[in-house]
Amino acid sequence: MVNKSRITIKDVAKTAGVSTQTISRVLNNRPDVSPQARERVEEVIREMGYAPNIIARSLSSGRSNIVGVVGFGLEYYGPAKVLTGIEKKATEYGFSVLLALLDQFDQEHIERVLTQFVAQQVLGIIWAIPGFTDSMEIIERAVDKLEIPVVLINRNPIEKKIVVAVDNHSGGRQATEHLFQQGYQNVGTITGPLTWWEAQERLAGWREVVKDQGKSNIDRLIFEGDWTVESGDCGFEALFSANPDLDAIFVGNDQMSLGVIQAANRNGLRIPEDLGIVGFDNISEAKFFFPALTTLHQPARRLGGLAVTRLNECIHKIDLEVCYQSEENRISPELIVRQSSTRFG
Amino acid sequence: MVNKSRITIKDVAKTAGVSTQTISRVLNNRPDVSPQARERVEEVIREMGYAPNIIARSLSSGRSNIVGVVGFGLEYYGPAKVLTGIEKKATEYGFSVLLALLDQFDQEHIERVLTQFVAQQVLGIIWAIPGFTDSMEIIERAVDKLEIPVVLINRNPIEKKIVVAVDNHSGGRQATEHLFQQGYQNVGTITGPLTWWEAQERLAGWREVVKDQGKSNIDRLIFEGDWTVESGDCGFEALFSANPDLDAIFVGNDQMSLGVIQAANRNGLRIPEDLGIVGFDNISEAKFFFPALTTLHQPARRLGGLAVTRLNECIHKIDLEVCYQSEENRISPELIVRQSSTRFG
DNA sequence: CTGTTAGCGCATTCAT
DNA sequence: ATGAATGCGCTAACAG
Repeated sequence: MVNKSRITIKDVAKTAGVSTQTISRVLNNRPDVSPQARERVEEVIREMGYAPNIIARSLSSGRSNIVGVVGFGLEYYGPAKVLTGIEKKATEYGFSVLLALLDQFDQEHIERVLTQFVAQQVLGIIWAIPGFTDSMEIIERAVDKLEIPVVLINRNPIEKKIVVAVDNHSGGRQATEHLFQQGYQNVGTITGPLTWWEAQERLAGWREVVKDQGKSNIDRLIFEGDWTVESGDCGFEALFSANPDLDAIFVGNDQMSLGVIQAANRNGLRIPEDLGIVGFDNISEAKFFFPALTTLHQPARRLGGLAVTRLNECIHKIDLEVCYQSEENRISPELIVRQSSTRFG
Repeated sequence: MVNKSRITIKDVAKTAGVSTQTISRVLNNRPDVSPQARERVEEVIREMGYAPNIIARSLSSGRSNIVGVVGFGLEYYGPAKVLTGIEKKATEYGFSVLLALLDQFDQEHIERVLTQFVAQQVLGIIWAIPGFTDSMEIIERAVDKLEIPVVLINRNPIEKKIVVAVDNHSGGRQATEHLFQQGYQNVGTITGPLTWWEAQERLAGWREVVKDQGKSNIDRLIFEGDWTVESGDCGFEALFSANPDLDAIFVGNDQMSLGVIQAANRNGLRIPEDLGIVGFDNISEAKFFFPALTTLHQPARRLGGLAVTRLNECIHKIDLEVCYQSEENRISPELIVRQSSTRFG
């Protein structure tokens, strides 16, 4: 009872000379208040500096205005932008954002954060954590138990749940097709950790196109990195020594691409003449790499916003069909062509 | 009254055959419950999958477990890490994090977000927004009105408020001293936008050291950038053409340093032989720049954690003296020496 | 249009 | 060690 003697609806009612109900009506913009009363109340509210206690409102009305967001890896460009998109759109819809970050995906940690959110009476949850093969099932089970709407971001679809994601498969295809179109013949790939769904999808896109080109024995053209600049560097060395005729690489992200550029330089290869490179992410530096990096732009912010929109629809039970099945839930990344891949530009 | 018929404390009490009080006591780990009763209740709770309604708890007890965090620019490395640090430490203390992002700093937006937080009954607020000269006063006034604890991050001190910040001035000094020690003679600087407090402080540190070296007419050695790679590139061109004898640059962040490296290469300058460079931030790529970048490591995560620690102390009125005046509130960045500045390494 | 009554789920008195 | 009564600040349902 650490009551800061904050002003309550009662105080306002008393000084305004009306009942608390009228105040409540004004606060909630109900139509059934006389203009005079409304005006008077609004004035008193302003004068007293009154702000309604949202906690009490939630308890009373049985619904909060809070959505829970479970995030991961904000140090990375993508996740941070997704979160930004979520927050912006949430504010637009009048939601507050309760944030929890997770970096371990065992059952205990997952359930703790979900339980906490449920206890906080969130309206819905956005699971903004990239899909990992080794935690998929645990998460599916945990999420399945929830009785509130959930939207998941950047993972493979789950039955009866809404998943919004970048179409990484399409991204892989676009990158690889572009390289072949530019006349490169031997297109390798450096992937992210293959425990990541995103990395797998990008690889699958690459694989499809390479096979379409009639190539065989292509596994030697694959190197699994770990998203870091360093692993891009290593990856190039490994691929290049195993495939002396290598002339292009689709790299799983922009940071690794930077490593590839360095390693290529060190090995006396010119980019894009001797080696074509396409990255993924379009981080803000990519434009200024030397040479400027061709890459796939991920509409991360839009993705975050879409997650909130879907959650909102779910909460208000609007267009549920569309909500679950919309093609829009899979957003295609956009190829940004720059110098690193344009041999005949 | 969208009652999802969630299990309440009453249900648990009924099936456990005790009063709601006993349940409440068990939940709050009160000592005055018999071991048998406790065990029984805990079992029932587990069986029923009961989770206490935090909203109701907050209303009843008059205190929430929520802290409000106002953030900015998560796409950037520093702010994202600060937020990560905040979340981690908050979870440690048992706080939930309510997140709001702001990108405009006029009175209306500022007051809206603060009012919202107050209405949500947050225990305290962390203002994790870099200081801008043009919004300092508005913010001070807005924050001053609050009756709950506030901790501000990375701005100049305010009377009667807690500010935790990286010692950017020291960072500027360290970088510049290091360059002179390495034998460079004409050390310029490329700053961030000077509306940023951080940029100003770094510049001031540089200025002090340069003056100590007996240099005069030093304004021509300053270029104001905007944190982007591109502006680092421009900055180098501008400084180099105005100062042909320039042989080192303290650059306000790592991204601009990348631009400088590119521009220097283009102009046929070798790094570090002809040009020494020190950046700021120690982004994860810095180690892999070519050459590897000497830079100041910002303990952003620790900074976020410290903000929460201070807030917690404030909330519980622990060590208030220390809280406000501690030297620790100003965290010194650490110089990471790499190749870009070691001429005689 | 407005006021009255009741209750959201829990913690905090007090009793016992 | 336990239970009964009371109220947190607000909204919902009803009455007028």
